[in-house]
Amino acid sequence: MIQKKITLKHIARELGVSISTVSKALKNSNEISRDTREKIQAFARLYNYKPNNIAISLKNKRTRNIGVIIPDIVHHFFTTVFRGIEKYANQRGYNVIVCVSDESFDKEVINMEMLANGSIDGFIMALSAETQDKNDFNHLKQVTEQGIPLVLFDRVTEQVVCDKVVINDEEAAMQAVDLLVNSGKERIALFTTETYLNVSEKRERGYRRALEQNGIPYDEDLVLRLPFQFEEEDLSRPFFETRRFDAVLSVNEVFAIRGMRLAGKLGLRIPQDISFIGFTDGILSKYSMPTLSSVAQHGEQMGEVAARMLIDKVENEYDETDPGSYRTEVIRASLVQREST
Amino acid sequence: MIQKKITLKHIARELGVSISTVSKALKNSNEISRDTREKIQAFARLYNYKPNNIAISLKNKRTRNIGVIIPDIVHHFFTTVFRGIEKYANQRGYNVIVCVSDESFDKEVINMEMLANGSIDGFIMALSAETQDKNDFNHLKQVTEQGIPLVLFDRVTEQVVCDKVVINDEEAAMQAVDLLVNSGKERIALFTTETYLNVSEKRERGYRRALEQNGIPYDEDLVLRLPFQFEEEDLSRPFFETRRFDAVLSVNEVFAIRGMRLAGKLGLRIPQDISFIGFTDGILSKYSMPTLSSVAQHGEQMGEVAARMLIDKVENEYDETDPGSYRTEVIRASLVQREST
DNA sequence: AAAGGATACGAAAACGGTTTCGTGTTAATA
DNA sequence: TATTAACACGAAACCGTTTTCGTATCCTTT
Repeated sequence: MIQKKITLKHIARELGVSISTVSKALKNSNEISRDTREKIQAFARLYNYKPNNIAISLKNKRTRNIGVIIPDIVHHFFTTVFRGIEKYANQRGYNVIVCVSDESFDKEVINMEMLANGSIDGFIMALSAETQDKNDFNHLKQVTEQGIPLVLFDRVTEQVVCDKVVINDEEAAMQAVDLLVNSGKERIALFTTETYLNVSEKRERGYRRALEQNGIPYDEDLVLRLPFQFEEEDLSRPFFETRRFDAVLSVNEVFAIRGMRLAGKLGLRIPQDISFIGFTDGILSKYSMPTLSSVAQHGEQMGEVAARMLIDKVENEYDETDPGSYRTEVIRASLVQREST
Repeated sequence: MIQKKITLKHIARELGVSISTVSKALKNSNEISRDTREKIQAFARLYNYKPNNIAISLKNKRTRNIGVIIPDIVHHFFTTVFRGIEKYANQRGYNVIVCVSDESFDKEVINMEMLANGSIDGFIMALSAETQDKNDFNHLKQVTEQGIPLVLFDRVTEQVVCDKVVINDEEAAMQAVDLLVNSGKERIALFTTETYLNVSEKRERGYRRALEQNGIPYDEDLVLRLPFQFEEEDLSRPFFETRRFDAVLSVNEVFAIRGMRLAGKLGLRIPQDISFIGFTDGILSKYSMPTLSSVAQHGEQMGEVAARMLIDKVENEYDETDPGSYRTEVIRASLVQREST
């Protein structure tokens, strides 16, 4: 026995009153007599009436949905941020629609356009690698021009005027290098991404500045640029065999872990012979052998902040044309020391 | 210069025609003259007209959204499944709303009720631990009784009649045990969850059946039941110190990894002295030292299948009251051998 | 008794579309 | 020339709400 959802109209017909009366009665409006109100409310309860979200959205021009577009979901940092977003949004009565851009510009564009047509009240997103490469942000601009609030996190761009949440990557990288130097390391390698990523660049800048401040000359030969997927034998092994270094700063976790594995195979002791520090303090850092010292990015907090900024914009009036309406929040990363240093 | 979305009404007024004419023209209905059609289409293109999703949803009583409710998002297996769902759904023009139940019964109920009021066309979900514990599935039944399609995956229950996607956990566990036995192991421990989980139970059953088939007596003392978070010193160390065993089957990845760490500390060689096999072939298995042999659950495929089943139900008529309308698909797990065996 | 004010409700518009049906104009046919 | 069919478009209902405004009824008041 299928029991489809009941509507105001049904209740009205059943009880011989008008739809408006039912609507008001259910909101406890005292425009309706106590008697009628109670009768209607009882009936509604009995048949488990719940207002239709879509109809309300149409009426209010507010969906209470927020759109999240991220490059990847099987990725510890992004899921952590997402958890923060979801938790906070839920608290404030919002639901979250997730689209995965898969690091593709086109998918990002398609998904945004799809959602921008009334499905959501605002966007939270991290740019795909391809988008950052192409340097084309028209889809973002279109969205903001339509008055849809947008919050960028982690992978951001200066070319779009909107709220942003970032990490103090540069300082964090500097701290990491300082730590390595202070523990006596002198030749510090950098493992970074081959493709251009906003965050990689900032971390590299921090790496270089810290070297400089510590009076260590920057050596391009000690920088290893890796693709996301790679064969150890082809890429890192030659690097290890032809360079001399006693520490590694990696812009992510995986590169560091793989470096540690290789170092282990090559008979190097960690951290005595070589230290490692990674970015993105995820599962791998905690469970690797040895455990990896890592820059914690506090993704959950980041997601929370992003969601708060977005929902505040959604719910409050602001002057879209005034750049002063937009803020960039900086989440302070912290270095978690483990066995690899 | 904010450029809000334009509607049919605007176009109609601007061009001096009726709304119906505009609607038809944009759908290329040949009820409208070629001239008028082209004029309207040009105008719409110029002002970048896009129909409002909400209005269409209200009219069609179809949102093209599917709701996904999972216990946790910072969890490799679930995100993998989610990726499969998202990919497939996107291909078929659906968006995905995610809610995280956080292993809580109440959140699961609230989220379901929230979404069931018109926000989505169907649900895909894995039960929260608490829900399985309480054995209360009224919220699921309510949803199906309303004619909203539901697909359960991984953490399922027999008490709800709906489509399901599961893994052949029992057989997979048996295979794993067989492998251990065949490599000469004789005392095989089981690391499982303390809380009742459908999947843990199935894996344990497989473990016992395989022991039996191999003529090894089941020994309750070799079963370690752990909470999700635990201190090695308090729980696993005593277990290691008071039992003698030469292999471990773990119902998840983390318990296995932590076991390997401890074994390492205790001076045991892996896999010579002790072998490990885990479930959930995630990041940890691939990057741990040594790498962990693991039962791959093919989450992405699972998600894809779930999404396909759901969308097929959403788009096609079926007899909700006929149990024969519902299927349970089994995804075959496969054992990935690595260094730990 | 007439006027005024509550009280309690309904009609209707609005949100932004889709779709059915009706109708005026023109052109083709008997 | 009268009839009819095709063509091109508009009116209106509908999806399920909310909300404004109008009004019938009754009770007070002078």
